[in-house]
Amino acid sequence: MQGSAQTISPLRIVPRAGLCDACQVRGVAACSALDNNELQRLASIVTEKKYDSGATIFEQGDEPAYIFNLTSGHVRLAKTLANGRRQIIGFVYPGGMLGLATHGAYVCSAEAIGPVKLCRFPRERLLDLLEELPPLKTRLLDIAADELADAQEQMLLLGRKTPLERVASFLWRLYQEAVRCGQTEPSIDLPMGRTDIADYLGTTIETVSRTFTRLRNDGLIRLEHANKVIILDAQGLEEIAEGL
Amino acid sequence: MQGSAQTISPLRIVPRAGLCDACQVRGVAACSALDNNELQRLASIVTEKKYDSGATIFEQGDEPAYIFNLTSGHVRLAKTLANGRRQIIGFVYPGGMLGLATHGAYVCSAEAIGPVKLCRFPRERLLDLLEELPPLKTRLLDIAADELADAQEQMLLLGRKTPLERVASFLWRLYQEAVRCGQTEPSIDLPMGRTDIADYLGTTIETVSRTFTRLRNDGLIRLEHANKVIILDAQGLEEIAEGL
DNA sequence: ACACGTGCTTGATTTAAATCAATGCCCGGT
DNA sequence: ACCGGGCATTGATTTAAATCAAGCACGTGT
Repeated sequence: MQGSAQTISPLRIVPRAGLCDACQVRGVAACSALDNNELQRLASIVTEKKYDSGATIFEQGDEPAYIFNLTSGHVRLAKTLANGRRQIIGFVYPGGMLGLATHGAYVCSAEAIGPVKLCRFPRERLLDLLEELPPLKTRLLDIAADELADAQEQMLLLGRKTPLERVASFLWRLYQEAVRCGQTEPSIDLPMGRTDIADYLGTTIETVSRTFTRLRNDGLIRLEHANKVIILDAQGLEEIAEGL
Repeated sequence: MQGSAQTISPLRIVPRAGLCDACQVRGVAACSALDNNELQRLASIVTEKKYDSGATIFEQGDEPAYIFNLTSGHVRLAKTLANGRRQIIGFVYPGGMLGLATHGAYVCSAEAIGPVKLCRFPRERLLDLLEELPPLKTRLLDIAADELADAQEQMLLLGRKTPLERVASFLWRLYQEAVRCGQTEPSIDLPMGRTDIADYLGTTIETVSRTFTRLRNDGLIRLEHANKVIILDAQGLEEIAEGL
């Protein structure tokens, strides 16, 4: 709906704002709430950072010194139990925020799935700036409310859905999101591996794999390869996802 | 830490503000961010509502016309799947907010556990008022970030903890919260039934019951009766909860 | 082109928790 | 004081998914 490029003036007066003019995710990110003038203030505290595939952006328990906005690549958010069991809390796509949910410390770790670029904001300075940029605060509140609703949906998935329903829900959600972002082909790219999917869905890699196979055998999906799913029966997938 | 009563002037100039002066949860609720003058503005759009035990305050899917602040009693938030499977998203204690997380509609239902009193704010008017009361918007953002962190902790519980760890985590959390609110006895009151606990922990009533029995037999807790737990070994309980 | 390694799939077995089925206990009503 | 109903506990059985254990396929580097 808002995936198309912004009109960008070729001549830029303020150097730092240039950073944002070229931004691929400006239309979807938190920044979308701001006009050019406000964006310039935000840009004054930002640092662009890059991470290699697999790199840790921040660690569960670290002092939450920064808030991030993902501009390119994918990130997984994970919590780990003493004995090594891991739960993936969410996958972040370009335009998404990292480090919003804290309790005095980051409550989960953030790791790059493939190479990643992000905008890094010193937390305190961003929070201060919020007082001067009410639209940004409103936008962050909206984002937090949305993420909360997503988290609650995931609780339903983890607490009450079967592995089949979990995988179908996962694919259905990614598909819906892709459609919302203007995609027309009925396919889903999976930037993460099977282990990440299993740790996100509260199951095992074997069960995820078997479930993909089952969905394929039942004619609901086709696996172009392990990381590219073609949806053959969207309605069927949705019905499984909703437990019908 | 802030459970003690406010100093209340016996003579009140503004009638509606009186509503808040007597409020039991004023110190912990969202309102705690406001001075008397601001509180008065908030009070101008509030309605006090009471619900009987078991009553539905709002339903999953309803137009989210109101935001609530619980002043007395307990509420459960639940999502239900087509076939009747239910997941409890959270329990709300006095001072907590209802209806913050939405996606165009309430994403879960809210039901009274026992008789309940709450402050009801028309959503749109509250959101408008937020623009004039920046401290309240900041407070709501904080609350949303906290709830998000809690939701992520619950995902870890649902996705990766054993039933024993889930029950221990549940008790441990309630106990920690009670301590934070100034309680000194090592006991927990459970306003909800076993079915609610099971639906919150993603397990069954039988498993919850067996787990309580096991914790009792292992000397970690004592059951004064089904709804009152005495903690005998707080450290042991925490270790189980954390999966150590 | 080949060998290696990583990540995915498939198969066999085990196990923990769900389900099915009584039984027990407490509280409220008569 | 007794009876009835709802909720909690306990026990027996089933079942789905985890675990254990090979294979397979693709991509990388030599």
